[in-house]
Amino acid sequence: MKRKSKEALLLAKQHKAEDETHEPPPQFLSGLKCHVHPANFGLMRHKVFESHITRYGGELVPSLPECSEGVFHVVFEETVDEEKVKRLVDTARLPNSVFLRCTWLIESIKAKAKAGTQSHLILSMNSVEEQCRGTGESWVQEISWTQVEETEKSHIKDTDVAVTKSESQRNENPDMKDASARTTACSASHEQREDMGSQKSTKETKEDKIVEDEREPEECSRDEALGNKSVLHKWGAGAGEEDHLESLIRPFPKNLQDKFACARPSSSKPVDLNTHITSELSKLAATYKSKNDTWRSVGYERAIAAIRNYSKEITSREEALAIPGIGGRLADKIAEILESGRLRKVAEVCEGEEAETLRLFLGVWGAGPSTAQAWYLQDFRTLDDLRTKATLTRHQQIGLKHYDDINSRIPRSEVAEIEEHVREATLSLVRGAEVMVCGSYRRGKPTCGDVDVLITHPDGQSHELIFRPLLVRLRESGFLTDDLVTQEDNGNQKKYLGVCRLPGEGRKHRRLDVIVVPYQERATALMYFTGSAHFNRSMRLLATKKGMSLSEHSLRAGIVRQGQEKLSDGYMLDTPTEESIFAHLGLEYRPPEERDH
DNA sequence: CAACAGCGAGA
DNA sequence: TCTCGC
DNA sequence: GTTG
Ligand SMILES: O=c1ccn([C@H]2C[C@H](O)[C@@H](COP(=O)(O)OP(=O)(O)OP(=O)(O)O)O2)c(=O)[nH]1
Ligand SMILES: [Mg+2]
Repeated sequence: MKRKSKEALLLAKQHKAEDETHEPPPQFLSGLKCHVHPANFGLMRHKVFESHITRYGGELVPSLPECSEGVFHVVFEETVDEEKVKRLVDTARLPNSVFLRCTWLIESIKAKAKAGTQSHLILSMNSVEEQCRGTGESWVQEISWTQVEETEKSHIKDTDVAVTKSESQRNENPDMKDASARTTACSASHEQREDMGSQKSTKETKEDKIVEDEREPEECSRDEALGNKSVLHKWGAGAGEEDHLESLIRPFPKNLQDKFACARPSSSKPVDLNTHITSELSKLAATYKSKNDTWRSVGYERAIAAIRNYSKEITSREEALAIPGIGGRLADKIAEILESGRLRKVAEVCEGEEAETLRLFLGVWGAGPSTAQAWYLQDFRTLDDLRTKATLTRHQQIGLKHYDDINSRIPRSEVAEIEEHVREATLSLVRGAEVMVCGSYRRGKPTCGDVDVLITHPDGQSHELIFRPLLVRLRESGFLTDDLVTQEDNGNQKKYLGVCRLPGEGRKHRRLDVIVVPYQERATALMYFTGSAHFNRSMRLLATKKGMSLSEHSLRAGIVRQGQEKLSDGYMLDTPTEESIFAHLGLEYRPPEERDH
């Protein structure tokens, strides 16, 4: 009973807070049955609108009945047109309902009174025939007063809505107190879509400007909340010694350093001795991720990685608890697995239609947890539903088209073939280029999720000549079949994400990532592209803790941070090889196979 | 109670 | 800005 | 989820 919908809770709390400092919200929606259709709404925006329905006295209809004589106000995202509405709901079976753009709600909130529906109407079965035939039901009546506000468009900005949105967005943390959530939101600046109307509030939006009366007294004094922790001076720098690397890293306690995954080899051992545990926890991690519970999922994944690298078989709760990354709650779960062989929690949250559908939808490249949930809310259950009814981005269309291929693993041998294909094309363009496959392939995995190719050139310049011509060539030969991201510019580095297929019969489409990098950045780029993702995050975190910063471009020292933000960029360290990066960070070198965290 | 990596692109 | 991906 |  602990958690449920934290976002909803948050919204409720915010409203409650407002109500304490203001007169109760006008109940101008009372008596109205309202449904917010999830189509094209972001998850958060959808929740925000739903919360407004109840806040202003409306009866929220969480899911629309298929067939009803009832009068429902169905609110759609502003870009949804009549065609789309008809595709999404069987309008003929809801003869008395009104289908409106969400601008109706926005305007109503702004006016603190029910706005006319006319100017926000997308479709109404009745109105098509004769506007005034309704049996004196609410919506029909409104139409008459519609004109009143009709002309008044929305120049409004619903900062109220906007703020709530960003607030909930940042606050994906499980049990975060709303106080801190609001504090965080204070610093958020907004420039929401024009059509997000507003009225009052403005909450935190611009504390520099209109400090709205209705702000919570305590909440937005975010000054102290955003205290300053200068991470740096804790170590070496505190002594104000030279800015040298050595002085920066040496004072770092070794026992602390051991807590970082990147400091230890990943179990290059044949198998995982605690599979029974990790497999169960993995299910939970994936499910939490699909539910947008990011940090809980991250917590699970870290623990899983820790268990994988634990050399012995875990036999007791105590033993588990001693492993860094495993706390009381996970230790309990492990204990349950140890004695019963299973976890009730898994059955509870991982099984069932919702979790399975979300997993299905997450397999669509370009669809993440938010989109998957939004689709589920729209009653989509199959890939065919997505194909025929959903609004798909270009990426998602491609992801759907190649759903099976993209979600199947690639044998090493085929990766090698693809590497050779790309190398050949590259070398035919520029002699002397270096082409290598990184990612899971370089880490020695037996199968790979995609092919990550890194290209550079020792002359330090030719890399610039490679990118476009290579893509053109591979495309002309029919090797590249779909482009996802054709050019991601990251400083001097360029990245391509797409889909390819080797010539010949019976070949699958494969995801291909190519980065072309300047020679000076080859080592950091190689580190990055070799991963694993977990390993990278661990190493980057360690770098941060040492007052440095590691990215695919460079390793920098002398970084000064205040909280998140960097006050000083520091200076770049020389990183000719991967070994040098480990050395700068005070770590023992790990070959790629040992970075598989 | 804040942090949990550090990037760029598409809509 | 939000969402997604590497 | 766990950690400092
Ligand atoms: O969030 C991420 C994802 C990836 N990477 C790096 C590490 C990773 O090894 C490399 C390639 O990414 P990919 O998604 O292909 O991971 P992989 O390690 O190659 O695994 P897979 O077999 O699924 O492709 O990019 C990151 O730094 N952060
Ligand atoms: Mg890969």
